[in-house]
Amino acid sequence: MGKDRKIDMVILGLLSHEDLTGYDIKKQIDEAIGFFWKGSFGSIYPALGEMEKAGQIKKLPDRSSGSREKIKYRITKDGKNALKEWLKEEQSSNDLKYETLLKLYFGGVEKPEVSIHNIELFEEKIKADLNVLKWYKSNLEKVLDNNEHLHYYLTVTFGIDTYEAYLKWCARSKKLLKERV
Amino acid sequence: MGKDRKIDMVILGLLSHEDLTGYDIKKQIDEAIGFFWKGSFGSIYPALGEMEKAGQIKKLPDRSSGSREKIKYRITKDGKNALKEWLKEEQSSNDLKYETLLKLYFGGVEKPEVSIHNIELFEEKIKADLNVLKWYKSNLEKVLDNNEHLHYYLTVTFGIDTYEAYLKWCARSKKLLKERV
DNA sequence: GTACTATGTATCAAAACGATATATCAAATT
DNA sequence: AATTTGATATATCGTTTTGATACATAGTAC
Repeated sequence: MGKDRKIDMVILGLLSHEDLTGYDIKKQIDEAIGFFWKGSFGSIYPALGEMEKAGQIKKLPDRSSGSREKIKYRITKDGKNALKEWLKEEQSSNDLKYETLLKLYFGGVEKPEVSIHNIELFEEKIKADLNVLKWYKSNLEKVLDNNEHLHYYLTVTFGIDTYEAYLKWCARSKKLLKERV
Repeated sequence: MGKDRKIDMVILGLLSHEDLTGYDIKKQIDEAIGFFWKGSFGSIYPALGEMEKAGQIKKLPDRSSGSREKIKYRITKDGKNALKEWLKEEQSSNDLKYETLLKLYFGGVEKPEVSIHNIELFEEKIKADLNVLKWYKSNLEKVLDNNEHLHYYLTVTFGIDTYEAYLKWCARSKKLLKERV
């Protein structure tokens, strides 16, 4: 039991809220948790098949007969238990890969302008994403009395706090690099 | 040429500073850039073999005859060009996977104590790593007049800034969760 | 002397990515 | 009315990466 596949936990977690298709799952990963997690169809669909075989999720009958195929999944008792087990595991790996920082670290082989430009590209992306997160936050604050939304709210504030730290760092770093031009 | 393999750029970047063995490369990834990038032997050794065939790096003669085998690599002109090309690419993907946030997001299916504990585990890890980064920073500040070290310094300050943002978020989040206990 | 840790190269199964194929449906364009 | 575009939906495939393991030598500690 209990392989070490992270995508399984993402799927179980999302299904613990509501029944979803593979496509729905991909959408939720991109839209709701995209700023701290990624996932692709290439891992979602195979996982759905294997998890169904393992009895952690089950297919729901497609009642919209005649139309396009659409497979909704529902979490089972076994699935819920696996999710709760994972939540209580002591170990959590936070895998961060900043290509921006990689380029900055090796930027010494090029002119400072190249590094400055790379920071600016990062900065623009972060500014745009930060606005989205702030909009999420203001919406969530209206319904914060609900216990369920608190968990989402906390991840959103995590995003906002780190993004704001990024932006301060960008400003200071550009300044230091420009002194060397 | 120029496949889209990130490990190639890590290897070229590290070799642009000095000649290294595969083992050295792994060590540098873990120790110097480990807080913003990861890499394993399983990707390093195959990449070294293919990059040598492609002419981006070359083996150096092992002069310590008789002793244990030890293969040092040196970057070639082709390799340096590939590195510079990559530095000038507009696109940079920053892939972040925070299992801690994933558990927090789905934490609603368990008692708040579970989420609080997970945040505390994250907090402890970050505090320890932050101390290391601060020690790096104070050492780097002594040699900051050197252009080469500025790039490393900037990545270290990135780590410090984001880790400090993490810690503030941890404190506020624990407080909000404890109110619900 | 022998156990333990660090150095060093290498491979393999499993996991994840990213691109692509295929097809339906709704909405906007021509 | 016909056509094109974009969103919805499932699925696979080659490539990359991870994480574990295997194997062997060198240096250090007890």
